Amino acid sequence: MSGQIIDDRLNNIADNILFFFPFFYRKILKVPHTRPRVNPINMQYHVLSMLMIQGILPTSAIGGRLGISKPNVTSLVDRLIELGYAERRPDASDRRVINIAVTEKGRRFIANRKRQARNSIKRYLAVLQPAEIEDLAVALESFRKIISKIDNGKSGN
Amino acid sequence: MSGQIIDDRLNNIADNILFFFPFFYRKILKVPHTRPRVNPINMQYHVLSMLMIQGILPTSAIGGRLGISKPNVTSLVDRLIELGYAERRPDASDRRVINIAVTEKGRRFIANRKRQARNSIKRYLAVLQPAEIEDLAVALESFRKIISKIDNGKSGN
DNA sequence: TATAATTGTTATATTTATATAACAATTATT
DNA sequence: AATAATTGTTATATAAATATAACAATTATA
Repeated sequence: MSGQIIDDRLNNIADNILFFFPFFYRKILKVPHTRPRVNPINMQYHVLSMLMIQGILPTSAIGGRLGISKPNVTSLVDRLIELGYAERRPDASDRRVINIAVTEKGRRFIANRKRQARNSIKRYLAVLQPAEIEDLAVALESFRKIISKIDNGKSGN
Repeated sequence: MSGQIIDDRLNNIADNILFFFPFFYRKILKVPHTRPRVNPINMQYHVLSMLMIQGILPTSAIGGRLGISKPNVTSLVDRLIELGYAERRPDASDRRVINIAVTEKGRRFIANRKRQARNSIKRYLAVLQPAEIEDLAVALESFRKIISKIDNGKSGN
């Protein structure tokens, strides 16, 4: 493949990602916004799910990956701790560092939320034919494989 | 395909969507949060990009699709209008209804933001081999086709 | 060892996102 | 025509997201 063709393909991929991104943003992960709050919202949720994927992480690494300031991380983590979903664990080798870990309660919460989101997605897919479901499954599988590779290659930013 | 197999596939699809969703959340669409802010942030941006896709929409339809309250829509739209990206147009046939439309300036803004996001995506994909790029392009194309079908089938919620 | 850099928190401030309640204007229903 | 429902805004309040500045504790470097 020539460089030009590759670039066309990259543009095509980028456009497709951008196309379906808004589609999923709220439709699937939306959670009722009640008062008083009983669920972590948006950024709090992202911090939590990142911790689920990456395991325990120092405060600064969380900020680095999400591209937010340190005080912002502190406050997000504070709220997760209030909810009982995360905890601080001072690092043994570097005493400046505080690691953040998901608690068992946090794990249960995420598992539960995932179940809900899964059902929400399934409801949306209800209109599809079996052949389309098969195509979609294959497409997403290869998408995931490739994205995983990128994510392993260069995790921080 | 039996019902059980289809259900397995649906679960598989849902898991894959959930897997890569957080990956893109901030990495790609992130925009620096400056003060004073000159860009619409998050929800404001979602309202704007929804208007770009759907065209002109009544206030209540925006709230319905995003699942947010009417006063919330009013305030989001207010800010988009302040930025010059949207405008209110009273409906001719029903005088209770106010339609919201993207302005030319808003269209330019979205186009520009899209260009940036596209470049950001391309940077992330830089580690891929040509064959992987091809696979990804194909996968996303079929993904998009199927998702479009769903979105046409039942748009509101 | 003295100085510099890193890590995370506090204090403070601002904007964004969000809801409920109350309301006016308009349209639909009985 | 009277009543009910719909649409959108105002008023009000609160939580969430975010940053900068200042700081203390610790580790790295010169």
